[in-house]
Amino acid sequence: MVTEIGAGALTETPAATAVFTAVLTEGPLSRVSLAHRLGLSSAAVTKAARPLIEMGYLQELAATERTGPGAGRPASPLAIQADREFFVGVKITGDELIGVVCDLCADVRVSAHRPLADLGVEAVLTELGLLVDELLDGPGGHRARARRLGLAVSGDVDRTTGLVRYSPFLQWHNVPLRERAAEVTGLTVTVENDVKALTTAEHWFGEGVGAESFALVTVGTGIGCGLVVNGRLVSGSHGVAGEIGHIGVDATGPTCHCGGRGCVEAIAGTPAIVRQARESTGRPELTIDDAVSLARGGDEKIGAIFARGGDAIGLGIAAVANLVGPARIVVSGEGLAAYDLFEKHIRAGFERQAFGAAVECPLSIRPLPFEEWARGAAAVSIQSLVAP
Amino acid sequence: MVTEIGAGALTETPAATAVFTAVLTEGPLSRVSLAHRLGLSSAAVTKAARPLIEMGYLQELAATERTGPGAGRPASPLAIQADREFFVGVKITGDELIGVVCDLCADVRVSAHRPLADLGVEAVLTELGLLVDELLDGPGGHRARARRLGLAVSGDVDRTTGLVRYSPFLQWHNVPLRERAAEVTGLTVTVENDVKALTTAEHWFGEGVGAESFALVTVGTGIGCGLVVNGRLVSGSHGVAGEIGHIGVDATGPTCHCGGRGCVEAIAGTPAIVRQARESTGRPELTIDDAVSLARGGDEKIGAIFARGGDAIGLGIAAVANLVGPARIVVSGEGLAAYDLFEKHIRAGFERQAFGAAVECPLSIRPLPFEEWARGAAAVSIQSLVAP
DNA sequence: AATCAATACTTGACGAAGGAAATTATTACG
DNA sequence: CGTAATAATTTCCTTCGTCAAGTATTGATT
Repeated sequence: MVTEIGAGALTETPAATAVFTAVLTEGPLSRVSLAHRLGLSSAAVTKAARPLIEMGYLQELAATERTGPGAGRPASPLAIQADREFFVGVKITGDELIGVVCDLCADVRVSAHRPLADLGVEAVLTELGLLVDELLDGPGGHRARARRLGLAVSGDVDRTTGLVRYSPFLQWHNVPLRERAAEVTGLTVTVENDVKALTTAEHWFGEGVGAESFALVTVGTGIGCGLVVNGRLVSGSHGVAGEIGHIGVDATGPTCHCGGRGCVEAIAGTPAIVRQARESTGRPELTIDDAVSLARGGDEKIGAIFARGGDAIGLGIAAVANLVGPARIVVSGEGLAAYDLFEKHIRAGFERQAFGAAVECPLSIRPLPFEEWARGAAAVSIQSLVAP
Repeated sequence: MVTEIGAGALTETPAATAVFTAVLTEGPLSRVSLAHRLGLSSAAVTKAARPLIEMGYLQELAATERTGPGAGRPASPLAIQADREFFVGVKITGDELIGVVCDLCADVRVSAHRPLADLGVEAVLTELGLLVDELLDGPGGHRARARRLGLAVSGDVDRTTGLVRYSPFLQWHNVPLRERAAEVTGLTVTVENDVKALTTAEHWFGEGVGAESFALVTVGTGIGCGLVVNGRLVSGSHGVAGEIGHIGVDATGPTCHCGGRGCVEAIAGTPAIVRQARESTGRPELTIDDAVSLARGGDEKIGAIFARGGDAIGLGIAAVANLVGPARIVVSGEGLAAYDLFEKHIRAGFERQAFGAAVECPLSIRPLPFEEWARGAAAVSIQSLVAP
């Protein structure tokens, strides 16, 4: 029997939460291996899993391959029923809304976006409502099994209250976004900072799975960093955390809008790259795309600007590795950013400055599909299902 | 009735552990306030506290002052019985052993030290045995109620196994120090990295009390940092963490023995200060004490060296604040180091580079009594009583 | 084929931790 | 001196998870 969606909390006991989370993040697992992993008895796992299976969130897989040496009853691993429930994720940028519908495994089913002409709260909420309708009523018919929406916003966001304290791109101050978005969409809303949302997605559904500590670095206009330490996202006592972009790596470098000097962002952020490229070429109208083209075309001066930027990013990443020693670090470029121009130099800077065994920290450098931000928001929404 | 020392684990249930830890770190607390703080019912606190009182670890204080508006039964707060058990802490340096006996509140009762002529494992263990005997059989007669010993060693230490993987000053490789020290002393031994031990002491018994995140920076020959994030000490997945000394803060700065450039330690570590002072004065025999004297006497060139060093430290601390956002940061100088020459510049560098609200992170800059390292070791030993 | 060994899972009794509510203790205040 | 207010304790009870026994399903052995 499949319970109706929206019937209260998903898990009742700590054991059930642990079981569901483990299956969600670590893929199909037999009950015994879950018991081992979670420090429970297998009886407890059986009991915790039953209601989740009855509710349709977990399914028993047929035994596919032998696990042990030979004999024994084959395991019937527990897996997530991905299409049991769908989650909407929307990233709010200064230009547009990017939205996706994800299943329980955080796989994207549908995506859409809408330009934002007016950045006022009301206008954005209206567009948000239209986008959510478009997503849920579109192909796939996800509306019936969707009840949660995750929103990702850059800036100072309080996830527990759903309040956007300050968002620089949107020029929002103290917007109770959770309540407002819930009114407009009728869904249960979670609001999170965009970089933290992306980090959560990577921690639960990406390369950070199973890691006690983990870092994600985003390169673009700003240079940000999400940190997971001791198994939990780092928030910062004064609302500041992961500001890798404002680590000072060059005492003789350019001054930054933040008041510091030689900040990574003031060297390697998109505006800084553009500024340097304009100075170098003498063309005041030059764009970041022009700079990328020139560098890819072999322009040495522009190439050097990207090289210096990549090196600065590498130094910032080394600072992260030296300080918190994450199990791995993922570096992602925003949208179509020129990560290929950065990669080599990021690695060089990192390897030069990483201390001792910190160089062993694996670095994944890869482009970031633009809808990945929205997927991050959906991932936070999925997380809110088990950890409200 | 007071149970004999050594009668197994101190706390049986999670609630008892929580209660004891809270009283230990947050001072005397009534049962109701403990219940509130720990999310327990007051009945649970009563039950958890009883065996601890019977064993003599907790005591009930007489009601001293009214808590509420007026009426009501006065609270009888629970407090630690400081002299219920004593803990030996020893810091092993390249020159000497520094030892203390602390009570349950981590207050130092006795201290002593022994020079180390031979840094071989056997020689050090022999001296350790003599030092522990001296400490426990000296004034106070602590032997009868001491059963635990904490050891602090610089370098790569595995606390869970008590193995010293590598210690540069001692030139030790893979020494099973916990077993060996237990044989020699007959005590239950805990081994921890020195900076982590100091951080633990500050987190449980000093300025870090109650903080979910907290950082301690030590300035001396090396520049180290202990981090507490999400309530737990940061260890680093690859064995590296808190290496604030090897954050690169000056791309044009001196190269460091680690291979990096412009490392904080290569600018502000004691050897770096001495090197620069010798170059500046042309006196190759100049010591750190000479440099401090000159700077205090108004030598502008030497003063500038300390200023630059302090500034570099401040930049490193700003990196910590920007990345993990600790609730507060304590900066301590080793031994008699010239923290007064650094302080102003540390603050200046920090305030310049700290991003946004990170400047609000309180910075305590203060000298570090040399026996504080040994107290850190004792604090880890106390911690092992409740979290084995 | 029949049996045994090995492994996965389920079931039901049980224990213990913590909660709810009533009770006792101790104060201030009228 | 009674009443309100707060603290602590006691008693009873719920419930989560374990234990130990039992069932299910396979491969290996005779």
